[in-house]
Amino acid sequence: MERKNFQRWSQDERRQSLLEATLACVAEQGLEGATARQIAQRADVTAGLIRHYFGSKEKMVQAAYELLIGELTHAAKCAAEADGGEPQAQLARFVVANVTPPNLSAGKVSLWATFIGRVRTDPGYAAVHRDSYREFLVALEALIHPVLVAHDRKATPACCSRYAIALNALIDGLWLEGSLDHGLYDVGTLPTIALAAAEGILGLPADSLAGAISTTDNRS
Amino acid sequence: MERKNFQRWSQDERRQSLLEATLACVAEQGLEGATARQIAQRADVTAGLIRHYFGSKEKMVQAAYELLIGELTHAAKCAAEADGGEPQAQLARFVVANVTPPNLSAGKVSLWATFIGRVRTDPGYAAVHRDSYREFLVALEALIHPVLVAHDRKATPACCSRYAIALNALIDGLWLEGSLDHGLYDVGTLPTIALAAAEGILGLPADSLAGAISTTDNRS
DNA sequence: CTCACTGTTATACCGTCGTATAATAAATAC
DNA sequence: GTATTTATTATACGACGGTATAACAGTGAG
Repeated sequence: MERKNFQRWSQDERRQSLLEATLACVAEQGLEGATARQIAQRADVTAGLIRHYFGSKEKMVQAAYELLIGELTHAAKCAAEADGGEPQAQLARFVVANVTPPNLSAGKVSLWATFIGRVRTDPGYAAVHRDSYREFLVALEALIHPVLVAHDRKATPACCSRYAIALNALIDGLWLEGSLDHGLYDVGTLPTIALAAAEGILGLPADSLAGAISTTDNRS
Repeated sequence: MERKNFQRWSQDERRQSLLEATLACVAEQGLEGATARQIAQRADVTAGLIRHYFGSKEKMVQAAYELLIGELTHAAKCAAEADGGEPQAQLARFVVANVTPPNLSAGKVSLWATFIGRVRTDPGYAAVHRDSYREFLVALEALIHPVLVAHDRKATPACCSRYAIALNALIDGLWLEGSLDHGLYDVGTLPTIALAAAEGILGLPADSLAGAISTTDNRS
């Protein structure tokens, strides 16, 4: 029998490749269908490498979850800080980034949901979720505060915290249903809906967020 | 060997019992950990009954998903229609019902997320999700419309639809993070946050929703 | 009380799971 | 070139998955 020809990759490349294959398999077939053999096949290696690089399949899956969450929050934060601009524009870009591709993605929401299902009973997943959620809230509060002061609005920490919780929920919900793309409405309208709702939640005048980034996306 | 003593139940009771056992197992261990043998043990029967009543394990799991979704939407709708009252009170009760027990539940959100993870690639789950989401949106629109007219606000169908999408996202997000109960804030404040945000999204005066149901929950 | 019906149990089967182990070959050092 | 290292493959093993089948027992009809 012919033994397969192979190439030695760097440890980082191999780990990354395996993690991406893991996410791809979990997204398509859930945690139950993502078997060690399938993941290995997708990464074009044999299943033994999983043990070699991660010790066990379970550890690899958890590492893949951390990778996914990191990518999601990183993309949103980058969009906000992209090019400074006024506070309203930064917050608006942050919101919009979460309801447009690449964050708006059926594959990513499938992954996210699958992992969320394990948060309740698996401490490892719970820790990753809590940390990422906190990071998201903190980022939102930091974006909200300057917007409030720019509008001469009360901006106590408690106040910003409540706004961040509500805004995060709005973003999560729109991202979720939009990504699933059930065809009940046009996902292209999500940025408009999201910004209008965000203005309402924060008690800002109409278009104070949408107007701050309308240069690129003029659609009135 | 002693054969187990058993009792013949009605078909409905047996099916219901198996479906509840399925949900319990999936909530605790995910789809991968919820094996036919474990589910059967939890329902205090042997695994063969799954085939007898549902044909296969997969069909039973899907039926359990439908049961869960039905319970969730039914509970929220009942809370709204509980005792008529003015439109603001009905909408407020609907919102609050989704961010308080029994809908606010770590087990239910775990289940919901686990199943959502399969919506993308499994047509059966996708259909159940789309139908339930549409039902939720329609219910919200029906609750929103009379509130808008009561406040002499524009209430076109398109307008109500956008409001419903945003409000649904807010509710989903708060329900989700609140149920996971990561300890980052007190879930007891969720109704207040939810109602204030809902007022903002709909452009209603402050306390127009919260005030409508403050008789039982006076906390100002 | 007896019998037939069928809900339910017990068991066996085959496939696949995760992973441990040994053989192999690609890369590196000299 | 040769030796050495170790990343990678190939294979085997025990456990467990879903489910098909046959035996059993609770239930109601006569």
